[in-house]
Amino acid sequence: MPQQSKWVPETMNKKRLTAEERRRQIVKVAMRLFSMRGFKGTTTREIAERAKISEATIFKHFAKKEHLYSAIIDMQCNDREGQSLLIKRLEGKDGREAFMAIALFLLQTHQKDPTFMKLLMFSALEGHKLSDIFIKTRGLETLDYLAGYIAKLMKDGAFKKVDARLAARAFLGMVVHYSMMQEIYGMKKFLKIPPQKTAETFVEIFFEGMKRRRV
Amino acid sequence: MPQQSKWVPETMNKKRLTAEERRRQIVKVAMRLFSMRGFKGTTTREIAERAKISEATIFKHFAKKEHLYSAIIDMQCNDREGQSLLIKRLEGKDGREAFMAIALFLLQTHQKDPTFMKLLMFSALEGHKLSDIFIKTRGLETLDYLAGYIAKLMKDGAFKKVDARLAARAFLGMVVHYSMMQEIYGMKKFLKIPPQKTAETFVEIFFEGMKRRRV
DNA sequence: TCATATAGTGAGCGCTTACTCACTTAATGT
DNA sequence: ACATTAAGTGAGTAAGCGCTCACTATATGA
Repeated sequence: MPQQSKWVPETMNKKRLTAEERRRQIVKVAMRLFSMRGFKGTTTREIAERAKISEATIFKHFAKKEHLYSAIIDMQCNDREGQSLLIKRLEGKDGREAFMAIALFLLQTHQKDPTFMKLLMFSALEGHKLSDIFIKTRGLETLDYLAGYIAKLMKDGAFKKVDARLAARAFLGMVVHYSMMQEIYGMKKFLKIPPQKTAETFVEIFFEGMKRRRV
Repeated sequence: MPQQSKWVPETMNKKRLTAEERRRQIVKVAMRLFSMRGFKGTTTREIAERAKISEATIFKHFAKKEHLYSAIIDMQCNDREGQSLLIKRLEGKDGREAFMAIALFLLQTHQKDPTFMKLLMFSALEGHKLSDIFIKTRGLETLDYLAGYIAKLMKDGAFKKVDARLAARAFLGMVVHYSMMQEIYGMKKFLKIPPQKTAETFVEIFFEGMKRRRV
């Protein structure tokens, strides 16, 4: 019998994590639970249980339960991963293809893991800063990016002239509200359609609806 | 000095309400609070305070806090007002006008009082029956109505052929997600557009996007 | 007028919550 | 090998929670 544990990286057999590692682990667990039950609905006991540590340890790393929220904000707003993933998908694409890429990315991301979407909703409803900060940074950023792209298509004469930000919200609204209904309101029990087809339909409606036509 | 109180209807000077009246009042107060802080975030003490009664009175009328939720479901699902209001608005309208009426109705309702929208969101996130029941009854009902209307326009050759339910969700998604962003995520601080213009833009995009065109 | 029925309450109970603290235990540099 | 540092904990505490109960106050009909 080979001594497998010898080959596992040293950080893995340690019985204690560094403060940094533990903080990350706790935040990850808290995020899942907050997204399932909300801030008020989640107890520090439960976080401790799921993280397999004592409650006291949580308070060693985060003086107040509230601070877990701030930590989540930092993690999500400073982590450029999600944003760059979307932008990478858009490279070399334009027109219909670009909108398809956005729709598919959002639909697939939400379907694969609705954690953050739920967390954002809870946070907005509970009046926490997370949603506020996230919306003000990443939300408006994405919206402006899309609105800018739409404005460009208007200038080129491909799109008719309407409020570009409103158009951007129309498109995102179709996609995001669809995800919400499926994943949070339990609509997927009544209507299951592959993301590809959903995206195609939404893009068809939006793109054709925005197209400029000679009079 | 005229004795005003003499002229007020008898039910108004009573120091005690009938069980029925009190129940309705408590449910109304609970609804507001649940929509502000969620079920877990609302205490029976606070409900009592706002209703200006003792906590014990609440439990006289509703044996468990949970039962307040059921009472809200009954009130909202059996009250045919909201639905008929929308349908009344649709009478005698067709095509673009019908979609305008729907969009305007939703936008204005949500703006005037987002209580129920918030309540539904909390309920869905907290896994309560309210959203489930409401979605299964009124939600699917409205969706089917709209999908049916869209299907008719397809048959007439006015609309191109796509999944009618998906198209219905695209339209509702634009409108409802816009309301959510404005009223719950605090977007109205950044983008204020009169409901009329918003509705016009959304209907323009959707209607033109769905229009069948000769090849 | 007054018995009866019903609306409403003050005090408090058992339990759970966020949070504390004196303490133990594992990792680390010399 | 061992002193030092930093990670982790058991056993609490005060405050707040949903909920109960013995009780009072008011409306109503004969």
